[in-house]
Amino acid sequence: MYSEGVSTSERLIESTRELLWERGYVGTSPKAILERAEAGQGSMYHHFKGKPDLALAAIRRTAEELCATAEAVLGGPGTPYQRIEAYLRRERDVLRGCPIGRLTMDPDIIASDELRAPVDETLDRIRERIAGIVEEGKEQGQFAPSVDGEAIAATVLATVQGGYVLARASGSPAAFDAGVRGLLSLLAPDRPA
Amino acid sequence: MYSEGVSTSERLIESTRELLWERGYVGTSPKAILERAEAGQGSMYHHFKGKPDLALAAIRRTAEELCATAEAVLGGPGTPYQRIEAYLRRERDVLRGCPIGRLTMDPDIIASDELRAPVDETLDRIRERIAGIVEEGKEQGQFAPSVDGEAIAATVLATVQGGYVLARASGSPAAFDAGVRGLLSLLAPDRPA
DNA sequence: GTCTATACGATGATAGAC
DNA sequence: GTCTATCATCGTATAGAC
Repeated sequence: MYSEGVSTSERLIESTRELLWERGYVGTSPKAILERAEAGQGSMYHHFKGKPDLALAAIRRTAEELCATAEAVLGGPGTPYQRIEAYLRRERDVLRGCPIGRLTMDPDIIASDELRAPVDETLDRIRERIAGIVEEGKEQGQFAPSVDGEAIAATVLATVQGGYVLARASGSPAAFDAGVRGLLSLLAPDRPA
Repeated sequence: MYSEGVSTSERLIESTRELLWERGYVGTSPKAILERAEAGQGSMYHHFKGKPDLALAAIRRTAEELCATAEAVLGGPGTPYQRIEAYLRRERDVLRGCPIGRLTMDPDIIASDELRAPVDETLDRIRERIAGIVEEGKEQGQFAPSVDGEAIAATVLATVQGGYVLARASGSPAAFDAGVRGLLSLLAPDRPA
């Protein structure tokens, strides 16, 4: 499964990232992690203090990756509307859900300030980034002066996170796409009032 | 904890409903259910075939309750916009999340067509209800003829479901409220283009 | 209908050999 | 660094007494 040269702690983190995405924190056991990482128990407790410590390392990496993915489209070319559209329409594995957002439904994550922190920071940073872009669009006259960047940013992020919920409920990405389409139609600068 | 006169199977279903909301399916054990219901193991396996069977009964009841709560505001008085606003602004225990929507992040729920079905049906029914209201608003000239009722309905539902995610991540209902505010500002019939 | 006893694998972690 | 015991507890279910 794993090629040579990848360190054991690296394999442990990657396996944990996958399992947290698939099954969440409560649904992921050290045993499952070890099997996927092809490692023994000793390795895990040598490199990490336990399940929460390993999960924290995994979540932090996933959080950074998600921020980078978001920045790639939000910091890309185009008008403010186009950059937000690019964020909403970017390729996603919709039925897998958001690897960060899904953790908010995990009771043990929410109960731990340390585990919740990277989740909160990630969503907050993307929200602030979008809010700034909306404000930019207002200055350029693309959005009405009355719109509230912070509020619109929350709506954009919520539509994505909620889109995952609808898609997973129905077993099809269609509902995610519909939600995005609806939001874009409301945001469109040129739409008939 | 429980007053006299409430049947054991009733207590089992109610306890399961609470725990599914708090901890999800994977995070809820029969033992925890029994303790909360003040019942022994025998009772549970007498009334239900096992954990999935009891969970199904609990989910079905929660699904019905949620549909009724939604219908109470969506079928209420007012213009289409006002009814959608009432749905978005209705009182919610935001930090607890949606008792139905949260189940979509549970791997064992998604893996079982039987357990997923009531979740899917609930969200789909509410979505269709909102879509019809949007179409109604178009006929009355409150919404532009170009808007797509199905898409807007998905956006409305996604904003709510995603709002729970943002709120739980930050530990505050503020982000939920911001998302709702942003969406309503985009939907407002009289807003400046 | 409800209880207790029993079962067996899974969970999360420690100890100590190599 | 990694491995294999070993451990106490939990998770899910069955059996049978009352």
